Amino acid sequence: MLKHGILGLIGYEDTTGYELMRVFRDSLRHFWPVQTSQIYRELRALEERGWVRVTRVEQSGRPDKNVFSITRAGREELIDWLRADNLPKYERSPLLLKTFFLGELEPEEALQFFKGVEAEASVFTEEGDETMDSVEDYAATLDDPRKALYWRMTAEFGLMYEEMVRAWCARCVGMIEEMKGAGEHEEAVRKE
Amino acid sequence: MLKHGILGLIGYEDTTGYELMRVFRDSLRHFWPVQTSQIYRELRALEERGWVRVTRVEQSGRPDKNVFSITRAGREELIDWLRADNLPKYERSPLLLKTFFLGELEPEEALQFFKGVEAEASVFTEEGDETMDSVEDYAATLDDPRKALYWRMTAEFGLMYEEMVRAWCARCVGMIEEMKGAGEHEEAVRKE
DNA sequence: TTAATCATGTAACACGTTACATGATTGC
DNA sequence: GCAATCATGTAACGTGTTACATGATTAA
Repeated sequence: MLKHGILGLIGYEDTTGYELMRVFRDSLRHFWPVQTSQIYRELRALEERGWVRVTRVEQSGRPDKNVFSITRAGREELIDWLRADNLPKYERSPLLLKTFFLGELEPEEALQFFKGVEAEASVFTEEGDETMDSVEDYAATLDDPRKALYWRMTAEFGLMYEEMVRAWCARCVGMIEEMKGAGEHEEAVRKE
Repeated sequence: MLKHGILGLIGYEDTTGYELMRVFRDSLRHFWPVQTSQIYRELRALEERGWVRVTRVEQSGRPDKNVFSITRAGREELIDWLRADNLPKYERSPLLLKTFFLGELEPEEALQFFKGVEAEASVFTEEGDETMDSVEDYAATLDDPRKALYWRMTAEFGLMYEEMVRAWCARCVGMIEEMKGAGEHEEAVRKE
């Protein structure tokens, strides 16, 4: 997937590893965090496959840079990848893995867990404008305004997802409190 | 994360690599798909760290099995992991990565993409009962009924997530159609 | 008799994470 | 003078994926 993400960005315009790193950091981090080391590794792999071409550009008063451009084979590959039915059916969710084992903790601690998740889930909602700003900035540098439409969709997804997580957390908190209530009731009955 | 997932399951009851594989396949696959090869590798790693202990059990008419049990250090580690603030801030989403580059395709193809995603997103809703059945079966084999509460939460999440994805797809379809309408209007104006 | 289940893995490769390493320029 | 930015990476390790490998038993 990362290979094709990088390929897609190079497809927008010729670029360097460093610039790619910034685009990922500013515009794609919410759904595809990447390390610098990965970018340089994948760029070499893309070159080996003949999907991109590199040109060394000398600069005065700055380090030389390696500018990558997409080849015809690369663009074909990108289109094939977009058309292919290649979305994984299931994805890993650390959140749900932890939830699954939360019975190991006291209900009180489990409650705290969901409060924490709920709070985290408001981060994107709060910084949502910021992210959209940098996406719109990026859109302005490019030609085709239709692309911004799809970028907006990814931001929409982020907002909807966080709202859903908050609703889920609220429900989980409710379920735990209900259980605690039932437990206390049982204890009370036993004491009678 | 997988290490702790396996540790958590062994914490419920002593078990073998093969049984772990089945529990992952039947009850955890929606949020943590795993290969058999990973399980055996991680089991060895858990043993090296002293979090589990292995006992070889001979069987008549069946292959021997390696039964793993959690150690005191292992249970401490599990609790520490549950309490720790260790959820990754951002997760990779192949769905959003593809969406981000969908401007490379014709709007018609993009529409098909979202129709496909929407259809896929109904799978869990449809097989939801099945999964909950196998979770309830698993719950019945264990002692503490409180654990089932947290398992139910993960299923709830699945249902809510799919519903959200469907709503998002519908919205994306609407956005594309709106854009297509605007484009046609522009063309019509130009022709006048 | 054939497929599924029980039960174990190894090997090779792909991808993600963490830490380290260098060095000039620009802005405060 | 110091931090941030520009620009390049390497090394080691951890985790996920794919394919292969073996062999007995049980149910249709």
